[in-house]
Amino acid sequence: MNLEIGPINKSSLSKQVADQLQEAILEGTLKADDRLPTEEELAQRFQVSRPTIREALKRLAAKNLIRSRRGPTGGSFVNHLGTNELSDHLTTATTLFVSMNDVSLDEISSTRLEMESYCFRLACQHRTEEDLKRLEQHLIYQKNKNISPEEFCAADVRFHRAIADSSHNKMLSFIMYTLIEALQPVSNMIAYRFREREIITSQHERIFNAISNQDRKLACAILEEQINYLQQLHEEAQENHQQ
Amino acid sequence: MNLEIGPINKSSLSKQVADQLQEAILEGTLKADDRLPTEEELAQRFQVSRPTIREALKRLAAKNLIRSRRGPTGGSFVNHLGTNELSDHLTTATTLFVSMNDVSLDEISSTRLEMESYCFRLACQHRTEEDLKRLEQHLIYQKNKNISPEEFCAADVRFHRAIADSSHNKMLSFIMYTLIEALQPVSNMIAYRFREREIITSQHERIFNAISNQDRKLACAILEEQINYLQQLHEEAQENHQQ
DNA sequence: ATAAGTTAATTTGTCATACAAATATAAAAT
DNA sequence: ATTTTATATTTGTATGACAAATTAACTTAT
Repeated sequence: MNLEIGPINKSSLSKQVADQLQEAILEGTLKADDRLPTEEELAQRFQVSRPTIREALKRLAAKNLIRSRRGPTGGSFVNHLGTNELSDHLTTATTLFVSMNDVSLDEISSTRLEMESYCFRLACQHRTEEDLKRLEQHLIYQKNKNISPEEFCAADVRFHRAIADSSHNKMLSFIMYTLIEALQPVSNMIAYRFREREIITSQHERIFNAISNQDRKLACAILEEQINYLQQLHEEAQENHQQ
Repeated sequence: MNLEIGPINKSSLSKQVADQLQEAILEGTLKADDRLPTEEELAQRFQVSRPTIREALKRLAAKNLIRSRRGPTGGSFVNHLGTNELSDHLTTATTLFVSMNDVSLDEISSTRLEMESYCFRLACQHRTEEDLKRLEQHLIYQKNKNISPEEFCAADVRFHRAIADSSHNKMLSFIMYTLIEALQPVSNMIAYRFREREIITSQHERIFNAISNQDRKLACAILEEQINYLQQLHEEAQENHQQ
């Protein structure tokens, strides 16, 4: 005689608490840098034990929604989520999605080409002097031949991110950050050889000049060249690997 | 005399454990549907207490990386992360990003227009008979005038998602899922009036026909019409609100 | 009086233990 | 043979205690 009425709370208490707190953050009841009640207070309010509250808080911490500090002025605080704070979070999600769903390199690079072209067009229109200055600094750093492969990759990411930011469209920047990351595993393979480094860097230099001169067509053409180049290198690497 | 050598473990134990497990999942050591050791076993292996292990597991659960079940055959299992599983996760991140960084509706809708146009072009090229059948089913459901506003919104999301999937580019689908969600708060305002519902539905019908006939230009034109229409409604609503 | 050091208070982090709830398996009763 | 019952396993929750970090107030020495 299973006559349960109403939607029974099937999920665990820690999840329910986490969801309620998240809702408060999303609604704006809890704003950025606000301090949450102490764990003990939360436990009393929600009528659950402290470990349960802690599990809930860790759920939020995993999503980067809150941070915690010890001590008298410590506690849990609502995070301000900018592009940078969310990027590492999105990176793991994207990486997992790509690996678990057998997303092909072609799918990634064609999507990225389409979107980054849009970025380039906007950047050519709206780039400020500060944008150009930032891009140039990244470029100079990249030319340094003493940096490690890892540093070169990171610099590559930063350069493309800077262009995305130069579009002055925050939504677009946000999306591009994930797409740039998605293609990184491929770029990583390349950064070890110096000759390829030089090619990439020179392409970046030409892109910089094109954006500086607000030449949309040229900028997009070089981008396409670079993405095709990466794809080609990847195919060669795979063939070598199969032998 | 602060001579600590080496990178001290600054983060909490539960975070360290969570990171290690996540790394194992990302690397492929733990594959989808694999079962993790029991909490007690994990506690022994990592030499920490069970509550600490639990906090770590809840961190992973918050990211949708694992699921848990009770009982003899229960435990924690690695999730298979498809587009759907990740989308709700990304949705909260996107929603927060939009609200916390004052992303304008214009930034969102222009980005979405650009990306969804690309979707439409690909969908016109690659749509299969199954794709069309799915789209038609969503359309039929949407025409039903008895569904609640919430259901109408959800149906709207599903329709646009189905088009994204019809592009047969998984990376693009993944990105589009977040973008569609980001514009939902605006659409939600609209679904309450029946006249607007009819306009939206008729636009969807025309989009369906265009994709069915592989008419790229027409499909994209109607999309632009719809997004502009939403933006216009939003502006009107804001003006009314200010009065 | 000022500066340094010390103590106390607050809050998160961790641990140990116990029990409740769910669930599958095997045994027992109908 | 089918249903019921018992039982073992595993996550979920509660309680209590202590450790570690950090700030504020206080004390002491110069």
